[in-house]
Amino acid sequence: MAKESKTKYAILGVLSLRPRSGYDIKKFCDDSIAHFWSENYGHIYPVLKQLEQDEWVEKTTEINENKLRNVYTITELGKQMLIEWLSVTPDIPQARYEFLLKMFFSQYISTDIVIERLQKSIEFCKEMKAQYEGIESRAKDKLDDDKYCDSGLSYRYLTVRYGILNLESTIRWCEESISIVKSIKIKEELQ
Amino acid sequence: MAKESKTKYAILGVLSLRPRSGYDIKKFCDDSIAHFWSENYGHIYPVLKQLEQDEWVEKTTEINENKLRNVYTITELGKQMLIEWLSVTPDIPQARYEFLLKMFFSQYISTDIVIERLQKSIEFCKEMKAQYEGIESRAKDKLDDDKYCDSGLSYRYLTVRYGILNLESTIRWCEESISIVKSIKIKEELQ
DNA sequence: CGACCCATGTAAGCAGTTACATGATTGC
DNA sequence: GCAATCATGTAACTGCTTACATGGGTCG
Repeated sequence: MAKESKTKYAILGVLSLRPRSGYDIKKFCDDSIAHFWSENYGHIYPVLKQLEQDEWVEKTTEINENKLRNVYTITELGKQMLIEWLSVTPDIPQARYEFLLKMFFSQYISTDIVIERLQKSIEFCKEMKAQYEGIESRAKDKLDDDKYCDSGLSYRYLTVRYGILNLESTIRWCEESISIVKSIKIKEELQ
Repeated sequence: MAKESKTKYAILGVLSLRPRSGYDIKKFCDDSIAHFWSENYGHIYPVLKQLEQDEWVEKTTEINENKLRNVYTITELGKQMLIEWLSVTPDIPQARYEFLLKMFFSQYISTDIVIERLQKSIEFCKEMKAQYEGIESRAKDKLDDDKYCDSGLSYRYLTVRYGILNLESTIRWCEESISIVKSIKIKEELQ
């Protein structure tokens, strides 16, 4: 019952790149994969403990200038489990997109709210897009002088591309929608 | 703590269109809004009970040919709560897109798996797109001879449009990605 | 007579979120 | 002196999923 924790594998993946502390894992999520994955401390630390018990990761404690740091390293077993999970077809999540749910029932609220909401969404998407495009161009640079044939670079590049294409299509949809909602507004005013 | 149940409002929305049984609510979700919202019985029935207690909905029991049917109708209070919820800016969910998470770490698995996965994804998206386009054209027909100026029709149309645009961009991304992964494959074979 | 739709529900249980708690260091 | 960043964790809580349980009707 209940779904298997994906956090486990997300953490394993992050640790596969290099050893990190719980704090670092969170930072990596926020900085590098936030547009398609998120984690929070309240989940990372307990899962890390569990992973250690299962011997999928190993803990080493560093003390630097009175600061305690628990650094976790993926084990051979952990790596195997990660690869096994990666090999399984990802499941398609049950959709739960609140924005569209509200849109679907927006006949009960004023068109002005809806239009403003769509405009805010465009602004937001454009900001995100600019940000992703920064990441994209840096990724492309790295990709261009990749002497080690690191396929990881390509895969990371792909996920950013997804974000950009997705934002572009969302922006287009918002624009299209604004004009439709505006025509609803005009119709209503005529009545 | 923990987020407020969105199921409550989703059910309220569905009942705002017309009274329905729990079974019918589930059907409506599966048939009409599945591409951006899903519910299941194990959640619908308990929430329905709670909504009844809060007097956001009213239960009437029908008996037809030995069959029991509990039909729920939204109350005035329920309608108010729905409108209030609709008026609040929808929150942006924490992204958790397993497909991209696996993609991000795909350097550890064979390119063939990744390519096949992307191809399957294209097929799936195309099927969905064809389906949505059917809904879209029917929605457009209704919209064209809309004598009652029912803005609901337009909003429902918009959500389908979102689905279509989104699928198109996903398909484009998959195609782009396949060619990149194929070039990774070729590089690897050269080594 | 088996499969599938109609119809309602309960129970178990995990996943994940939010808030709380603590404390050192760095830089403005 | 205050805010931000580094750093680790716990507690409470709920939302949602899955599996289970039951039974009648219909159609081929």
